[in-house]
Amino acid sequence: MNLKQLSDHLGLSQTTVSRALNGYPEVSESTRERVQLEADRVGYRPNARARGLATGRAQAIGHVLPVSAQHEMVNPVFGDFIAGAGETYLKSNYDLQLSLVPDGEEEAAYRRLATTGTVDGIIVHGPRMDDPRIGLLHELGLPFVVHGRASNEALPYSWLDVDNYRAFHRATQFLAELGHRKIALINGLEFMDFAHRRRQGYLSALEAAGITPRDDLMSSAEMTEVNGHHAMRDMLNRPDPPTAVLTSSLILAIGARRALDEAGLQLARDVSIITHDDDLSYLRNGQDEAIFTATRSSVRDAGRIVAEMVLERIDVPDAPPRTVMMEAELIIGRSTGPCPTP
Amino acid sequence: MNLKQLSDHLGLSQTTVSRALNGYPEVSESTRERVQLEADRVGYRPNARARGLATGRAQAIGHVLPVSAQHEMVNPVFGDFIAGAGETYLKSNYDLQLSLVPDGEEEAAYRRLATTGTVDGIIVHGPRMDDPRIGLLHELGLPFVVHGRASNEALPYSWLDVDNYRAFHRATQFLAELGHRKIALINGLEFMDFAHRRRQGYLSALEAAGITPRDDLMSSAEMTEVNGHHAMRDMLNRPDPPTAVLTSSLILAIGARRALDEAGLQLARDVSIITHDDDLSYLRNGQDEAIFTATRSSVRDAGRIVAEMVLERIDVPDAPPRTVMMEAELIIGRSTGPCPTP
DNA sequence: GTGAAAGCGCTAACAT
DNA sequence: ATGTTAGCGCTTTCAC
Repeated sequence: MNLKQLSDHLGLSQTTVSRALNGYPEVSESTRERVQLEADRVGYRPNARARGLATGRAQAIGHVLPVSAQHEMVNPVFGDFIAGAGETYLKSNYDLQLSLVPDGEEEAAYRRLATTGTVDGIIVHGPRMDDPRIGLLHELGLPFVVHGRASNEALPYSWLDVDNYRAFHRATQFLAELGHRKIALINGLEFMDFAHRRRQGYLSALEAAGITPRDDLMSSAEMTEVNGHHAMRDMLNRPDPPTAVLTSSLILAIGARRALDEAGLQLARDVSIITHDDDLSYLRNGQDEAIFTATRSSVRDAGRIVAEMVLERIDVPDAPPRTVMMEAELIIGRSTGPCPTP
Repeated sequence: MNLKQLSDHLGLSQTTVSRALNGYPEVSESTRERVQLEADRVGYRPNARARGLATGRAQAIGHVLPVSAQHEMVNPVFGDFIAGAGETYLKSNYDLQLSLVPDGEEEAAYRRLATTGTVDGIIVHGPRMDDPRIGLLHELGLPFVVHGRASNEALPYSWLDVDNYRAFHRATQFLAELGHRKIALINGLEFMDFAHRRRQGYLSALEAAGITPRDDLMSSAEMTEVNGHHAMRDMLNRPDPPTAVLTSSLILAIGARRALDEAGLQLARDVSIITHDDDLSYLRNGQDEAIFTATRSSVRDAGRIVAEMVLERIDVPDAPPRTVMMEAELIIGRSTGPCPTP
């Protein structure tokens, strides 16, 4: 059933029906009601492409993920984030288009998005420290918001980020205050902006605590279970192993834990690891020196906010960029077991 | 730059340019070349909405995820799956639309997808045992493929699934053969089809081994870290704790491990847990009784295949349904440590 | 081999 | 308050 059929059926013009359905004021209440009722009855839905062609809007937002290095997608965080964004889109009647862009084809992909007009705005995921995408998007004139930041980008742009620097600074500081001097960092790829910032936070806290950073206690690799395992195992096998560890993701932590298991070490008393869940009660039993970053619901909030931000930018294309910094939660359960002699 | 401008520029009609660009045979080689070259030079891209309106095709596939119970999205597996699907779409020039559908609004959402015409086909995620969506999609006449199955659905339909029954049967059997009699199952929500099948596999293996299933060794809940922790902790606190455990996802396993850590138990010698990674070398060191289900690359393959399946169904709408069963990998490293006396 | 013209289903400017 | 008409940018008959 299309608009023509519906309007013929009602004995009205397409225009009137369209106006009635889209809430234009010049339609009489009685006809609007009649139209709405009939539309509901027959289950009429305007064709999105036709409407888009007429209005020049796609009513869709593109989420663009770099995909060869899987650091982003695999991250459980992505699921929560996208769920939050989806909520916003649902409310605003936008569709969510997911673009998986292989490394190296980025520029082409963005240009394509801009010119084919399948989306009205874009969310940039997984920004690197040096990220050419932001300049490109500026040039293309497509409204966009970045989830994260690109440290070396001078142009102003809208972003939402977690304060990675501060989170890792505080986490490291906490471990240092517990007496640890050999604190390891198992990080993601450090050309990724978030990972870089985390490292900076870690380093600055070490420095503040008068601890000299050791290369053999820092690892940087794609965030997979295997890499977490390798990194942890290698560190434990070297002369002067760490007494505490920070990992940069749940997935790395899983691998790291396995290595600890194999070495006969127990998390509760020997290391600290970052986790990610909403209900923290199970961390508060005093057994863990657990460090916590982003709760699932906060990630979801982030998704929701970012989505709202693009929609705003679409409405007001030349509004000044907005930036949102989210604070990571840092929840700590003190160890009841003996703290390993640092 | 649109078609009209481009053709004016070339001194040709829109028709000819369109034909040249779309590979129609009646265009002379020389003009085709000239057109193509110029199109590339100015970066011409046809407007997707206009083309869609003219052809009646959206060139997009919808992936529909139920979203109130997060079992699907949060699963790291989803990332790999969607990456695989994305690969296929990229090759075939399709877009990927993600629909996050809140529980309860499913029917409306599917009807909307079918009538607004934003997608040409659909991938159904997270099927439940009784899933009304399949009947609905049949009725709507929209090509679709299910990732997973709906056990209680009588109608034929295309699906791709992992053999969950077999995987858990074999895993349980293996543990039983090691001498375990108290094998726990920490499962997802069992109205979800995959979880139900896993439980059936577990139960059948117990029966075959002459082990009476115990309710207190079976848990079923949303797949979150907290739930994994609770389930494991509760089991360990009860009179007759398990000597081996099967968990239904990485996330549950993380929580379960934490509970084990807290109880001073070590994975390597006390339990077995399902994991998920591509590089299994680190499991083969003889320390783990690890049970492994889906490698990341196999999940990616699954995504790729499912995407191909919808595209096929779009091309040949009344082809008989195709079904693909994937075998879960089962990789086991024998424990070198003492096997706990069951 | 190329072009003119109709039309995909809708919205919006312009009547009335 | 309702209708007429002209597009949106493309593909696709149909004519030449």
